[in-house]
Amino acid sequence: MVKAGASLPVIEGDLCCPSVVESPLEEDQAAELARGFAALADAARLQILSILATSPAGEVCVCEFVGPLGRSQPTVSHHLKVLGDAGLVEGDRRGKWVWYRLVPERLARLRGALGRR
Amino acid sequence: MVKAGASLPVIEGDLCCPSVVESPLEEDQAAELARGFAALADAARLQILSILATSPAGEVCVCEFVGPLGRSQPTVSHHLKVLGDAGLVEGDRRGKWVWYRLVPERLARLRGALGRR
DNA sequence: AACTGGCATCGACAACTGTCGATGCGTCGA
DNA sequence: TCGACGCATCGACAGTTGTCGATGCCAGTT
Repeated sequence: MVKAGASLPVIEGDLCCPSVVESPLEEDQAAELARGFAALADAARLQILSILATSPAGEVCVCEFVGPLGRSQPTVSHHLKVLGDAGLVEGDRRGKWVWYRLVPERLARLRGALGRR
Repeated sequence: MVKAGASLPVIEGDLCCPSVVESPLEEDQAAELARGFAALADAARLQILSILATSPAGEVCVCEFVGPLGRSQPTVSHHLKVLGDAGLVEGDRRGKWVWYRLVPERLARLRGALGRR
């Protein structure tokens, strides 16, 4: 069980948060988590997440990343896709621009896998 | 030692816990964190951490990993080295065996980078 | 001193990943 | 309708990573 307290680590959904530190991981759960952490294993992507997390509006246009990251637009687009496939961000088109925002539950899920509290 | 005091998040040392969600990450901090998450971006390594974390003794002999991981001994040794270089585990020789244990502060640090609470 | 067993290192190889220029696709403004 | 612009996709390439067999090193054992 999850050590659930008064409150709530019910992050959401399906299999509730396999954790590295609570019980031995099965191969599949490990692989699933590994895919999540792989999305975090790149400086450019961490900067993207950081920019998103600290953006007052909560969302950022793609063109806003290119400068700060010091990488080409295709490369930025690639990283956004990786983050999107990992479920860490999502974006939608609005006019000619595409705005991205965090999916905090997914981040919380990975954090939870490293132990509660 | 760690985990000591009344409470908390003073994980330790140098630059106190750059976080993805608190302020925009600099390139170097991002690279440093990325190296940490890269160590977690592999199913075999997550299983190693999991086995260590759930081991009653708190430490596990190398030969104990080979079976559960379903990988060759050199491969296991490689993963242990990666985890060791990342500061997530440490091991010492005791007779003909080498025992590994977690470095929980390091894990907490990475967790902290994904947000507090 | 020789043998055995546990672990690390080496060398090789296939698979994956980050990066960029070129190009394609949608959307807006003239 | 045409051109400009923002973003995604493609193709290519170099660098990194996971894996294993072979080998080397060290510590007990005989």
